[in-house]
Amino acid sequence: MTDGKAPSDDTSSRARPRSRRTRQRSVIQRVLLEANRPLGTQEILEAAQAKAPGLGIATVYRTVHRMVEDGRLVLVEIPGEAPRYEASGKEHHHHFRCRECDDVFEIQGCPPGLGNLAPKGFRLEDHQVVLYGVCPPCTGMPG
Amino acid sequence: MTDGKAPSDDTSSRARPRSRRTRQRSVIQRVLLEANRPLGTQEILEAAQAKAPGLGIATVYRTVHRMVEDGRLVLVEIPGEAPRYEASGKEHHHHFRCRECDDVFEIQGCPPGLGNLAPKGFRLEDHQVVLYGVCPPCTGMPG
DNA sequence: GGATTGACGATAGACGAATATCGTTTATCA
DNA sequence: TGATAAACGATATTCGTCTATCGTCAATCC
Repeated sequence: MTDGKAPSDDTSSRARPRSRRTRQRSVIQRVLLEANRPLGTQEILEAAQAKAPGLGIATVYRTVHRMVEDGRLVLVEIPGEAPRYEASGKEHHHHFRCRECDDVFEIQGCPPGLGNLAPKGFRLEDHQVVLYGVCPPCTGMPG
Repeated sequence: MTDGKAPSDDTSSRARPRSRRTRQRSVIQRVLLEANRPLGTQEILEAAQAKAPGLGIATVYRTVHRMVEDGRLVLVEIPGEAPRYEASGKEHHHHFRCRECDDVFEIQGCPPGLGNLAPKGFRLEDHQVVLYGVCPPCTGMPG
């Protein structure tokens, strides 16, 4: 070793600084992991600020990106809308968007026969289903 | 008739000026109606400019909006992407997005059982299915 | 043909979402 | 506890999309 000071952080591409556990981060993570539906950055901000006043939007973006990179969060995109994020590791599912409150909910299950939809010649790799309508609370139903 | 000069254009809400048939409009309409897949504004611009050099992006937006209002065009949104437009009046269908060329294709048919996906309490009104993969040309297939 | 005015092209501006910057705060560890 | 630098909040900047503006052009009608 002729070089006595190189930190030898040859973590190949991008060496990330050691992560610190901060109040803001914990709160944002809690908000996201406890929500049982995808949240947008603004929703995250508001929910997090309730537990950590003063928390800024930049921190939301920073934390969300980090969690996505770490694989703890998954990007959920509804056509024509800003990105939402949900905890990863869940079973294959789709989403339901309420036209009243604009919230997005997880829908378990997957329509059968999706694999046969694409005509011959198309290589089907993935799919996404979005349901639209009104969620239980917004229909006025108690449960 | 006491009022001799009122144009009496009480077409209720918005009275639109008499539409003119221009080269630009014809070209844009042709491009959209002849394409058998949804096109984005940039795609429309480029295709139209091939037939009408000098045509500007503002005209694309103007014409597209007019066609949507008239019901001749339908907005197609793929998650995370800019709006596309396709001719209206087609049968119910969904879309396939090629990850190689980024083009979007129409897919006839609709997976059965979609109506049962939403749990009890959700009022299902509509749905959207997007398939992802590789289109025939991009797989190297001749046909 | 000539008047009228809808439509055009160019481009500046608006807009919402996301990123970059920077001085301050604070988690971490010797 | 004190040094270090990751993370913070505030906010300026960027970015892509779309709209507004305006002087010019040309479709339409008499």
